[in-house]
Amino acid sequence: MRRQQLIDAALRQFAEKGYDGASIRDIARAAGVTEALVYHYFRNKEHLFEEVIKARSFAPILRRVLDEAGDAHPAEVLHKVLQEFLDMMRHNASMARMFIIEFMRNPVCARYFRAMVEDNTANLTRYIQEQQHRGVFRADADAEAVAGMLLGMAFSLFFAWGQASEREWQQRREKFLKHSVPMALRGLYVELCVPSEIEQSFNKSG
Amino acid sequence: MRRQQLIDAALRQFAEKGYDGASIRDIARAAGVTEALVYHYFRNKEHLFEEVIKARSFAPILRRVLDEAGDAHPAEVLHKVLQEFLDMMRHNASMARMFIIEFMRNPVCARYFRAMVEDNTANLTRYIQEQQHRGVFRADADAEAVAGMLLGMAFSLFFAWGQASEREWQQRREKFLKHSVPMALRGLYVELCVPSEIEQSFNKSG
Amino acid sequence: MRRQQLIDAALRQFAEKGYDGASIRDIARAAGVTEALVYHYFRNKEHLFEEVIKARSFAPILRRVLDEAGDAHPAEVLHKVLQEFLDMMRHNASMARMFIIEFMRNPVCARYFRAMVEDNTANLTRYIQEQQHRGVFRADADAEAVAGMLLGMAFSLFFAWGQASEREWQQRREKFLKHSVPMALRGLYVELCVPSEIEQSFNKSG
Amino acid sequence: MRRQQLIDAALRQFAEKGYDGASIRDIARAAGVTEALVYHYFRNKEHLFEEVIKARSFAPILRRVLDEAGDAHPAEVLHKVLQEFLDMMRHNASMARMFIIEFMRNPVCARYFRAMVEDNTANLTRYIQEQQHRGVFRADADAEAVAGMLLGMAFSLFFAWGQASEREWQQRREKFLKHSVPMALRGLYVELCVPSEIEQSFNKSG
DNA sequence: GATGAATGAGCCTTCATTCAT
DNA sequence: AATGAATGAAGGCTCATTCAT
Repeated sequence: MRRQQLIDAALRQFAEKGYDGASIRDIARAAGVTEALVYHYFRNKEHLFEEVIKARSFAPILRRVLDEAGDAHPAEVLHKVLQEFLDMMRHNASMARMFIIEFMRNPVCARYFRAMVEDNTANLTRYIQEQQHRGVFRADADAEAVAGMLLGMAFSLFFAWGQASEREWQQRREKFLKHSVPMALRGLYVELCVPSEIEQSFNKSG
Repeated sequence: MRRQQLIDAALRQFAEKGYDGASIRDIARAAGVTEALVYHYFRNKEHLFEEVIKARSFAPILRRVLDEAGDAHPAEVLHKVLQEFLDMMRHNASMARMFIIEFMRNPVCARYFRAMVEDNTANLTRYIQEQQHRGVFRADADAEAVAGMLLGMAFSLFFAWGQASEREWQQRREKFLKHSVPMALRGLYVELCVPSEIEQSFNKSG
Repeated sequence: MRRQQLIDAALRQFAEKGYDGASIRDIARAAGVTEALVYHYFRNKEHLFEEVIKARSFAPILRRVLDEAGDAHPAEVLHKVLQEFLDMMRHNASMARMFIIEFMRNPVCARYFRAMVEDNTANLTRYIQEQQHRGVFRADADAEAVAGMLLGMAFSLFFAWGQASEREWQQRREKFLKHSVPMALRGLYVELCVPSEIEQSFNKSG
Repeated sequence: MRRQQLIDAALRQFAEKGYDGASIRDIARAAGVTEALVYHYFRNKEHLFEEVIKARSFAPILRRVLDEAGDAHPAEVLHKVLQEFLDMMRHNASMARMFIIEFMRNPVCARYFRAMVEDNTANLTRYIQEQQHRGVFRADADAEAVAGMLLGMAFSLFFAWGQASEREWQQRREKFLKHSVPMALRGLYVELCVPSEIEQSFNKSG
């Protein structure tokens, strides 16, 4: 229980100040305990940090969205996937920022991070392959490349604008979801044009 | 001259250890001088850092590639742009990594970073608009969104795999340039199919 | 307890070398501990300094002397007050010197210092007013001005000669207490002359 | 000439920031030269400081006022002396503050300072003795003690309030000159009361 | 006369970590 | 389970001073 409190406090501190910026003192104080107690529960700062990051991922969200997809048109499904991804990142912006920073810095974390990316990419790839079998997407497309492209685009959008003002962010998000994504998918369909009913559905779900 | 030596040493140290990780002590030692001399040339650590980052940017490369584009088919030009972008990042991987980290962390740098992104995006946007006027790309596409999409994809590729092994990286790079980019562009052409001669040209320039 | 040891050591160091002159290193070494431990007990150098000065003041001595005054002739009481003041300053000469210096330098301390001066002046003023009501001192004298004059004279004596040799100091002190003070008070009495028995009492108490 | 410019610049810097607070860099910059040039003209910082302080003293003012005294009533003359003293201090407050601090700190300076005090006291003592011979002041008073008392009072007034607001300072100065000084002198006259015409003259000269 | 380069020593402060209780 | 005391190492920075030119 104390352990959990410590993890919670550490999470908030790390998110706010980053790994280096958040001192054990800060974390201990935020949890209302002594610095020494932190060491009672965690070997050291790195270990505490590892425990902290074992709790956040886009994976379950992605899985849920794909599970609930049913027979919906893939344009709608992929739109939903990317929208959820962006919203998740934006809502946990400071946490995400910290993740990005530390995953870039710490080689151990880097591997963890790539595992996450590959997991998500694999799931999305499987979905795209299904659509290829159903004859919605062209069979000659490399499904994994498409999945990586879509997630990468979304990630880079958050990266560059995730900390911008609400108004700026909303504009970018809209343009991305309603324009860039359909544009990137357009060449993928067996039937070239995006059916008009799908375009309309964006105005409901956005 | 000493100044330049210091900047060089700082660049290497910052690239290797990040802003916080590289101490003035480290930098001075790496340059073979006293810490105090660093302060003789630079107001403080932040200022030194600023001087260091004022030396690396994709902007001039992008400009050169677009200037030299001439009448080449846009598929070829954009391929070249993204290839150069990826190669530049990969060749300065540790520097790029540091850029990314510090630009995420320091609000001042974040603005600087977004300015860079916008600059590059604007240049690429202009090129795409020209192709729209020439009737190569569909006029109903949002040129800026396309530019952002392309650069974002490339950035996220480097982000996730920029530190991977040479083999892994080469695979990803190839697949991205030869498959993902043409795929993303496919829906953009007025004439649907990428002319076969262009596809062939990839095998020469890659 | 360690806290107190640190304050003691700091007091000696500050007294000897002044605020700037006494480094945390010095203080820690003098107390036989690490620099870091100083920061365990005190937020920073300024805070440590504040704690040090919260322990020396003339106020309690003045209050005691006035409380014990009873019906003694004011000449005797004021003589006692100024004598105690001078002795206190002389006994803590280096501390007093440091006080003076830092209170002149640091604006925050300056206010603190003036508050001390005003407190002492106010207490002495009250005593003089009582003597006015008793008809010993002329009613048309400004009691506060008198109090300020007396303390000011004593202060300036210490200021100019507080660090002189023992012999020189004793001479100045004697002359001040036995001559200057009675002289300054002479014009104050309703009955002009200082009663001879008081003059004699000086030779006992000095 | 450069030498003088340096001294001037140093004076201003020392006055503003004190000995420790004013760095050679500050002084050199204020004079528009290199730090190294300061060392071309002055052995070291202490030497520069010594050169700076060889230029300010109350002595000449005091001498002038006493020379111009003529047959004026001593109450008026002493009033003038103290008024000039206070005004001089107040007008050069930051310089005076620095003088005080450094004279307290540096033993060499302390001796220099006391020499100044003794010089002024001696001059004033002589004037008081003349008044004793003329039969204005009581012959049994210790003239030197009186002189020290008067200058000490003025000094301590400046010390405690010299940095107060203009309004507060004016109030203190007025009360001191019109009330405390006459009060302190009252017991000194052979003829007890201050002649009324002198009291009136205060309202002109103040 | 004047400068720019260079330094060694020192300062205040922070931090992760340990240990006896 | 919890704490207070304690530390070694390091970090950013400033300063008086020297010296070759």
